[in-house]
Amino acid sequence: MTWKVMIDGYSKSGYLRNADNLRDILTLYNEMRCSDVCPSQNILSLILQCCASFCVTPLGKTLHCQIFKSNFNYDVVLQTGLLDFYAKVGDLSSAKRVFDEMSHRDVVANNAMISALSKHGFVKDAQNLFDSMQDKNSVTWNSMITCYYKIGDIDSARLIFDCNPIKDVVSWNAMIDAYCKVGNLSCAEELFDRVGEVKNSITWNTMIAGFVQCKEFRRALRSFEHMQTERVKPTEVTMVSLLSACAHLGALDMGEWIHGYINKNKLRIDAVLGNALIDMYSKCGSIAAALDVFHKLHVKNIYCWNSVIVGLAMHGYGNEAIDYFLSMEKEGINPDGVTFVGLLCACCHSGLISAGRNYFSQMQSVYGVEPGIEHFGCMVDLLGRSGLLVEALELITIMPLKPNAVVWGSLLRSCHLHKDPELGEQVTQRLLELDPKDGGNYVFLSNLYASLSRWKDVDRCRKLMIESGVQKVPGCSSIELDNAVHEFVAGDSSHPQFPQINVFLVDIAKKLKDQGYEPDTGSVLHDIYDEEKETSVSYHSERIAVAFGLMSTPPGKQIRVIKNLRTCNDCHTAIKFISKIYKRDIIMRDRNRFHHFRNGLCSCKDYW
DNA sequence: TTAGGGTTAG
Repeated sequence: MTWKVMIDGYSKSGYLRNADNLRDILTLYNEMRCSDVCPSQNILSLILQCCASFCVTPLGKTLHCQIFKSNFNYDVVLQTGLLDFYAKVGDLSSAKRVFDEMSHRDVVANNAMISALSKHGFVKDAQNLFDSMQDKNSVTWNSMITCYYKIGDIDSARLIFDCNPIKDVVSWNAMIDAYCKVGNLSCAEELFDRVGEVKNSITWNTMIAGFVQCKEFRRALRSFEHMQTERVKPTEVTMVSLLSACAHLGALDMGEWIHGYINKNKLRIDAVLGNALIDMYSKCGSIAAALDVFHKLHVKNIYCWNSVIVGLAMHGYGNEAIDYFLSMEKEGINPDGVTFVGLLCACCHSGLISAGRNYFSQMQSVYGVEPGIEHFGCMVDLLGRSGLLVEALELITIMPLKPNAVVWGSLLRSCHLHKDPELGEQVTQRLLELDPKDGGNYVFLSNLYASLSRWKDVDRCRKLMIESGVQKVPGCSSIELDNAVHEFVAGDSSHPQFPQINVFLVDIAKKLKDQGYEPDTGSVLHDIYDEEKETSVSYHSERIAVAFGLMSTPPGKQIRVIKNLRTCNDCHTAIKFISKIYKRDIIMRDRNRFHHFRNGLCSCKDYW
C-alpha cells in the first residue's frame, strides 16, 4: 500500500478529526520521511491541516521550511494551507505574510484570510477583503470584464477576474460568523438576508449559533423554525446550538423534542452532541436523563465528564459527583480546571468541607492543574458557607491572584448567611471599589442589615444606591408550558393571565398562613411596613411563576422554574410549603444551583 | 486549500 493510499484512507474515514489519532498520522508521516519518500503535495496539505486543527506549531513550521527548500510547486493550494495553519495556531502576522506573498489569490485563499482576520478580531479588515471580492451578479464587475473582452484585451479581463474572485457561500458564512463572534448581530443578520440562493445549512447554523453566542436564545429557536419553513435540513451542528439555547432557557420540552428529532433522523451523537444533550438535560432539571445520555455515549471526552460532574454538583449530589470523578480517573482521563470547578462546587453545595479541602490541595500537586481565581472562589464559598468566615478571608488575603468581585461577593453572601455585618461592611467596601455599578452588592448589604432590623443602615444603603445611580437587576423567572416559555419579572403584572394568577397568589398566601408559614421579610430591600413587606415578597418572580405553573397544569405534574438570580430565603421557605400543600414536585433552577422541592423539603437541605 | 457546534466559581 502506498503512503498516499494510507494517508488518504485516514483522511476520508474522518479518522483525523479525532485528536487522539493525531499521533498516528504524525508517526506515519515521520516514517515516510525516514524512508526517504518524498510526500506529495496532497499529503503535505493534509498534514498541514492536521497541524492547523490540533495546533502542532513546530511541525507546521518545519513543513513550511521543507516546502520552501524543496522543489514543490508552491502554489495557491499549499500557500492557502500554510496561511490557514498560521492563523489557526495564532500567528496572524505569518498568515498575512503568506497571503501578501501570493502571486495569485483565488476565492479559497481570500476566504481563508477573511476567516484568519476574523479569528483575530480584525472584523473591519475582514469586511474590506470581503467587499473587494466580486458579487456573483455584480453589474460593475461583469461590465468591466465584458468591456475588456469586447475590446479584445483578454489579459486585462482575466486579471480583473483573477484579482477579484467571486464571493461564494463560504465567503458569506465566514463573514456572518465574524460579526456573530464580535456580538454584532445586526450586521450578521443583514448579511444573512443578502446571501441569496447560495445559502446552505452552514449559513443557517452560523446564524443560529450566533444567536446563542449572543445569548439571544429565543431568536435562535425562532431562526430554526424559519430554517424548517425553508426546508433546509438541520445537521448535528444545528442541534448542538439549539440544545444550548434550551439549556439556557430551561426549556425541557423543546430539548426533549430535539432529542427525539435527533433519534428519528438518525443524526450521529458524537461527543459534542452528546455533551450538548447532557448539559441540556442537566440544566433543565433532569439529571437522570443527563446520566442516561452519558452512559449510552460511545465516545466520551473530558467535556462529557465535566458536564456530568458539574450537573451533579448543581443538583446537590456531591458524593455522586466525586464518584464520577473517581471513575473518570480510572478511565485514564486527566481532569482539567473545569473538572475541579465542578468538583469543588459539588463539595460546596453539599457541605463536604474536608473533601473540598483535599481536592483543592491536590489540584496542583497530584493532578498538575494550577488553581485559578475560580477555584479560589469555590474555596472561599465553601469555607464561608460553613461559617468559617475568618478562614475564608485569610484565603483571600494569601491567594496569589488578585481577588475579584466574584470572590468578595461570595464572602459577602456568607456574611449575610452567618449574620456578620461588620465583616459584611468591610467586604462591601472592597466590592464597591471593584465594581461600583453592581446594584447586587448594595442589595446584599441592605438585606444583611434588614435581617438584623438595622433599618437606618438599610435606608443609608438605599440612598447610596440611588446616589451611585445603580439599579438592582430585576428578578426574573420563567416556566415552560406547551413549548412556550412564559417569563415573569418581580412585581410585573403584564402577563395576559395576571388577574387569574393574582387570585391564585392570594389563595396560596392564605393556605400558607393556615399551614403556619411566617414570611421572612429580611429579603426586602426597603424598610417598609410589615404588611407591605409581606406582599412585596409574595410578588417575587419565582412565586408568580410557581403560581402560574400550579394553575395551568394538571394535579401531580412536576413544575419547573428557572430564575435569573438566587432565590431568597422567604421564597425558598414558601415553595417548600407549597410543594407539600399542593402535593407537587417543584424543581427550581436559580443562578446558583437546582432546588428540588418535594413534600415540604428541598434537596439543598437549606444549604445554598 | 476556505465557513458552522460543547463543559467553568458569587
